[in-house]
Amino acid sequence: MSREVRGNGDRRKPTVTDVAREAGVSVATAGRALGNYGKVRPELRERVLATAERLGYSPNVVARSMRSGGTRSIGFVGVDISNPFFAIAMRGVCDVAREEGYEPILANSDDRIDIERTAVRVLLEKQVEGIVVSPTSVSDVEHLERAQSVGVPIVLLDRASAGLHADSVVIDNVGAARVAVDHLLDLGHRRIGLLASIDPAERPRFVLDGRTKRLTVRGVARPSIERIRGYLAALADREVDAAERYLRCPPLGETGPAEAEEEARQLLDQSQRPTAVFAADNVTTHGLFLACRRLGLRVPDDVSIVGFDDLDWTVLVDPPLTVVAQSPLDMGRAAAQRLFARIKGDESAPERVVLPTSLITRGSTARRGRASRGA
Amino acid sequence: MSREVRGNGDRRKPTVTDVAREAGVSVATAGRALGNYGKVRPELRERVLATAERLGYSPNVVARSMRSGGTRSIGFVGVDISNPFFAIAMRGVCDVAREEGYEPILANSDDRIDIERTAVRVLLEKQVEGIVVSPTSVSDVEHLERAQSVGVPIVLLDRASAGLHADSVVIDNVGAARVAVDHLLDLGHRRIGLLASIDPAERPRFVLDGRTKRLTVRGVARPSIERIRGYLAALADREVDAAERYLRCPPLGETGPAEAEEEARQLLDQSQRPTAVFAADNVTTHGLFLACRRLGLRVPDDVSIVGFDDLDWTVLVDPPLTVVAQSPLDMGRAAAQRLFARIKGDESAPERVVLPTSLITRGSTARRGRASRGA
DNA sequence: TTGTATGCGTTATCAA
DNA sequence: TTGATAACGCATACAA
Repeated sequence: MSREVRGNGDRRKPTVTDVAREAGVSVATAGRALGNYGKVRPELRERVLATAERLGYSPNVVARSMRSGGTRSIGFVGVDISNPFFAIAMRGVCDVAREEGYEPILANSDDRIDIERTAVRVLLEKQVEGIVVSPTSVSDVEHLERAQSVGVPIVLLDRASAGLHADSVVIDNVGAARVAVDHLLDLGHRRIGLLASIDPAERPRFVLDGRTKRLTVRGVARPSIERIRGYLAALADREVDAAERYLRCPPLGETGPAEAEEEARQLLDQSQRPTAVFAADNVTTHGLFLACRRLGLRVPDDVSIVGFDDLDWTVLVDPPLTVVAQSPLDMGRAAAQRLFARIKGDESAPERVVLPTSLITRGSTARRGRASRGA
Repeated sequence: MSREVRGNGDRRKPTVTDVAREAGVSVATAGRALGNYGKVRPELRERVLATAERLGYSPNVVARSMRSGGTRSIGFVGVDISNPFFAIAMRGVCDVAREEGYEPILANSDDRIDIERTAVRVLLEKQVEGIVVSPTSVSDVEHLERAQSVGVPIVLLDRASAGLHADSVVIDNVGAARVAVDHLLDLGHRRIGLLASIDPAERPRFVLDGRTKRLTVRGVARPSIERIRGYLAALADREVDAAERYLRCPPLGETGPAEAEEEARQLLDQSQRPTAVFAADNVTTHGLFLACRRLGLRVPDDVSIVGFDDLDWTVLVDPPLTVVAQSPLDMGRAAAQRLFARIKGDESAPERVVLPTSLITRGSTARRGRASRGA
């Protein structure tokens, strides 16, 4: 079949071949002029560029990447882009990617390992050059290893994994929780409640240490569990006994503000009510605040509260919230930076980037008012 | 150079050819077994699949899409993914895309036309099959037309454009603002302020209509301008004169909560203070709330306020905010649905999908207390 | 049912 | 400097 001249009304995108034919040069020359590589006589380049412009030529980077490997795409697998933490982290990833001339492909895992696996598979099939992922599981990481084994670097965001030999960008969750609880202890509080959303699949077990007679937490190194660990450690350091009835861990995933509020209500609605509560993530912080209001508890007079994540609204409420702040933007940026270092060939040992957190003291915490039971 | 057998330690991804050689069949057969097309003897298919599994084969959809057209990628160009509106809309787009077996590539425009143009160009080069975009400009749409002309459908989100022959998913901005202002008028307010972030490039001009002696607004159909129009229309309908000193339009882009707060302060800090204010977007809502507190104004006793967008925090503050609510999730979903209809070949006339908004009445609006000047 | 050969749009290699 | 041609990985037309 003879090659027809492509009509103008054609929806097909013009290719280098089209431009070459139209400009009266070879595909090679057209390619060189358009791709800006090799040598080409200025006047020819002009002619080629002009015809390209006229035809509305736009390079097909899919074809290009087939030849030369790189797709200049990376993957981002977050739990839920509508959650401010991930939205802001994604922004950080986007910014760095753009500086590097890359674009991110987005996938939400909803914290489900099966969805995450599929997402990673699809991203690999799409030939992304690297993936930033907030892994659903810190133990089930085969799919991530598979990516690495085909040369696609992985950077973990927010959640590290001991099992995976990969870079990670995290905060010091134990330390952050410690600082929050220390703050409450410094203010004289002894009955300190804790709220933390926990993945049911990795629900921690609280065990009484035989030797020290102190409550400890068993479980993998998920942020929320680390924060519980920090909470317990802070109490232990001051020889304050932790009580299981002051710990409430609603299941992550099914926990929205409403569920968190109910958990907070149960925590606050007991005889020896805690005089202070630490909410270890932004969903429980939201729920805790609602519960206090619903129960008619005055903050900080009746109960002091420390939240997690310095979202917009923490300064809008009354009183403004004392919170542990992290920077999702910096975390996203750092993760992307590690990723591009790997993409560029960095073969050094996996790095664990620990970003700082800060306790922002505002009106929701105060010295314990009346002297009640010390522990 | 002779073709070496690919070692196991090799980082290169195995291809159909590798699997075929290893399984002792032709590439065509391997391809058929792996791609699940054509006819292939069951036992052979088994063998191929097993070898593929062993080698860790994963199809290269880039190569596949080169042959057979579709990349199964779409583009999403939002203003800023860290803004809750776009984050949630993106979530909607993602969900629909996933149902269709597509993944979205994300780009932020920061409301800058040059960045948007570049983003669209890159997306086209990456051969996306369609683009959802919140256009920075409703007039400068050449780059979007170019996409359409090469067969890549465009769906506009949040902002429609009269100039572009494309589907759009919007809300009735005029109507939404009208309802908000009517609510305030119903409560007896007559001096009603307005706050709206406006793109400086498309700054509206307020003109006194010669015939009706009423203030009107000239400018393109951007959401914020439409909302101003709705505000003015509501006042006009009740024969309440609008005054320019009650309208404040901080420049979008440079306007964070801090700048919005300053604008709100200026609005509220004048002799004949408005007894109510309508903030036409979530940034000015935030700033307005801060300003009231900073000025020591009691809401709703001293000033009633209506915000825009029902973000989480609107029920956490005291008093909870009366707001105009839209659903970014539904808007994202609807936009993606239109896009996939087009991708599947729908050639009907461009559709303008108008999603409902609702006025959620809460504690921040109340009947005007003292009788003061009526207009 | 299986295999061979070719094309998708680029880029790279080599010879002219 | 330019041009003909091969190759990237996959899917298909056609031959066996």
